Order: sequence, then structure tokens, then C-alpha cells
Amino acid sequence: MSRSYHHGALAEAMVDQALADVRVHGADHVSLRSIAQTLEVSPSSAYNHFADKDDLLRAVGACGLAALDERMARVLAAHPTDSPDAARARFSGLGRAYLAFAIDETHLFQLTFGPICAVKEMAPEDTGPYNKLTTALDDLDRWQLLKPGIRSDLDLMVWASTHGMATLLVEGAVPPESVDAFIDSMTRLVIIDSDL
Amino acid sequence: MSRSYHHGALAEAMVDQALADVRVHGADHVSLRSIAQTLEVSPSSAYNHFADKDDLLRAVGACGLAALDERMARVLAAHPTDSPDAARARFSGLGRAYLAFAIDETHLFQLTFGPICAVKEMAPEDTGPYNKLTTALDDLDRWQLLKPGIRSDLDLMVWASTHGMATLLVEGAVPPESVDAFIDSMTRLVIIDSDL
DNA sequence: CATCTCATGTGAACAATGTCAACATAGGAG
DNA sequence: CTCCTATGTTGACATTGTTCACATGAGATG
Repeated sequence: MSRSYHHGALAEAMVDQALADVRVHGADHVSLRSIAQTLEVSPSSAYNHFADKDDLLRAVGACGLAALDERMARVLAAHPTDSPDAARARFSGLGRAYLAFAIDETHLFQLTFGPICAVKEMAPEDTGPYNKLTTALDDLDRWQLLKPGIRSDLDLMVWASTHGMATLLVEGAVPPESVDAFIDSMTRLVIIDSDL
Repeated sequence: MSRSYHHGALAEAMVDQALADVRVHGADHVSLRSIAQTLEVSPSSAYNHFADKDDLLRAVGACGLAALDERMARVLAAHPTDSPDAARARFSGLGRAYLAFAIDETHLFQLTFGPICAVKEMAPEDTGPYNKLTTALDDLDRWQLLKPGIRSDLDLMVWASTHGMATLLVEGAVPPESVDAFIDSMTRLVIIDSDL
């Protein structure tokens, strides 16, 4: 009895629970067994749905990426106009969203971009966040708001910067207050007329 | 007999062995017991020198930071001249050294800047690498090689960029070939007359 | 030299964890 | 109704981090 998980929701339930545990304790301190226990399920039941503990964690990492992408999508939705100001707002907003995610969801961020999930060879061009950045830069370029001659490989540069700043925040190497300084510096480097 | 470790070299020996194991298998797949076994020592002997497994790993992480610092120091030593060209060479060389370290010593890099070692609240200003970057930027500034008005918070920006690029390399999100593109883009953004 | 002491290493034990193989069972397809 | 497959359970195993009681050797102290 006990309306068992035989209806196939166990996989989802485990991901959800793992997600919750990762958020609180970090990926390194979650155990398959405790997840199973919370769900009132046998420890070995996980192996019907996931090859591995890491496999489950990868599913959680995918949730993390989705959450990040959603935050960035919200930023775009908030500045839909096709104008120079909106293009600028989208650019800095995307960066801020990325960093806010790192600050708010430290542990999830670490899992999503950590060694466990990294193996899966996800080409960056296939991810939402990277594409959103690229088109944001294209927009700036279209409005001639980029400093001349810097467009090539700028995606890589900006992506690396933001991702690096995020990891510095996550590691505590840099305080959250420095986000503004970072965004300002980035803007100054990339955008024309950044001194309003 | 067996010229035991009673002369106090066990701590060092364990760090060395742990360092070797981390280099090969990554910090997540290193076990105290196997280290002890390799050293032909009881598993519990570690606890006379380290509070914790993480404590030992932190010591290894410190070695990683030192190794990185040494690479960067070598770059500075290779371009000691007080000239614009040398200043430029130091700047890009430091970046390349950082990225080369990430590529060559992936696992060590992950440990050094990962969650385990991060807790120790090391203020970046106290580390060699960060200081070397700062003075490299100061040199560029002194020779008026920086684009105007970007000096403030540029340390943070460049550091985040390079560190981010390093983590992208380590995660395999970006291939090692893109290092050149990154350095070029960075140079173009920051330095005057970068189009030689 | 004899002894005390402390730093260092040992041994056995514990709880927790990931994982697996053999087994149960439910619910739909035939 | 019967059988099969997807799903969950039981019990076990090896491995790990960690601890505690104990040995022991070297160097200081007398």
C-alpha cells in the first residue's frame, strides 16, 4: 500500500529532494540514502532510475542551469524594447542575473558548473545563458554601442568574466558588494558612452 | 624498525602523497586510507597532524596556490625590463601562466579554488597571484598603455576574467585552443595600440 | 645513567555511504 | 486470466572518515 511510487514519479521526486538537499548542504554533503529515507523508499530504488549518484546529481545540475536560464529570461522580458537603452539594460541585467544566481544559489551554482556536471561535454552554444549573452552583444553591436573593433571573441571574454566573477563570489573570495564595481568596470570596457 | 616517521616527516610525506593523488585522480577521489597505505602507515596516524581530511586537502591546496604563484613569478623574471613592451609582455604572460596552470594541473586547480579550500577566507590581496596582477596593471598604467578611465576596479575585472576562463577550461566548457582568442580579446579591451 | 613525558604511530572498532544481486510485486498487454 | 516488464525491497559487501584506548620511542629532566 502506501500509494507507492509505482506510478513513475520516483525519479522526479528524487531529483526534487536532491535539489532541496543540495540547496541546503551542498552537493558534497548529500547522500543517496538520506534522500531515499526522506522519500520513505529503499536506498537501492534509486538505481532503477539513475545509473549512479553522480547521474542523479547531474539531473539536479540541469535544474540549476534551467533556473539560471529562467532568471536571465526574466531580465530579457523586462526590457523588450528595441532601443539602445534597452540593449544596454539587457546586457548589464544579464550579468547581474548571473551573479545574483551565484549569490542566491551558491551550492546549486557549484554543482551546475562543478566537476560532476562538467563531464557531460555540453557545448556552451547549446545552453540558454550563452545564447542570450551572444544576442545581447549582437544587439549592442547593431546599435553601434560597442567600442570599435572588439566584437570578435567578445562572447568568450564576457562570458569568462561573468562566470569568473560568479565563482569568486561563490568561493567567498570577493564580497557581494563588489558586484556593482564589476558591472561598472565591464560596462566601461565594452560600451561606448558608458559615462552617462 | 623501518626507520619510522617518528622524525616528524609524516605530515610532509602525507601532503606530498595527497598532492600526487590529487594530481592524478582529483580531490574527490582521494582517500585518507589509501594515502596511509601507500606510506605504510596506519590510517589513523593522519589525525596526529591534520584535524580532518579536508584539513589535509587544504594543505595540498596551498601547494597548488604556491605552484601557480611560482609560474607567474617565472613570467615576471622573464621580462624584467622597465619598458612598455616588457609591461605588455608581463600582463599577457601572467594571464597565460594562469591559464596554463589550469590546463596542466586541472585537478590541483579545482582543489585550490574549490569549496574545500575556499572556506579559509583568504583575502585575495594576501595572495601572490593577485598582487602580481595588480602591479602589472599599475605598470601598464604608468606607461599610459591602458585605455583612459578604466583603471578603477580593473584588477577585479581582469582577475575575474582570467579566473573564469581558467574554470571554463577546467570544466571542458571551452577548448584549450581558445586561450589565444581570450588573451587577444582581453588585450584589445584593456591596452592601447593593441593592434600591432 | 635512570626516569618521566609528550609527541607520534598502532589497532580495533563504529557508523555511514555507494553499490549490487536476488527477490518480490503490481499493473498493463496479450 | 496469464505472463512480462517496470519498479521497489531486502540484505549484504567493501570502502570510507573518524575515534578511542593503547604502545613506543626520543629527548628533557633529575
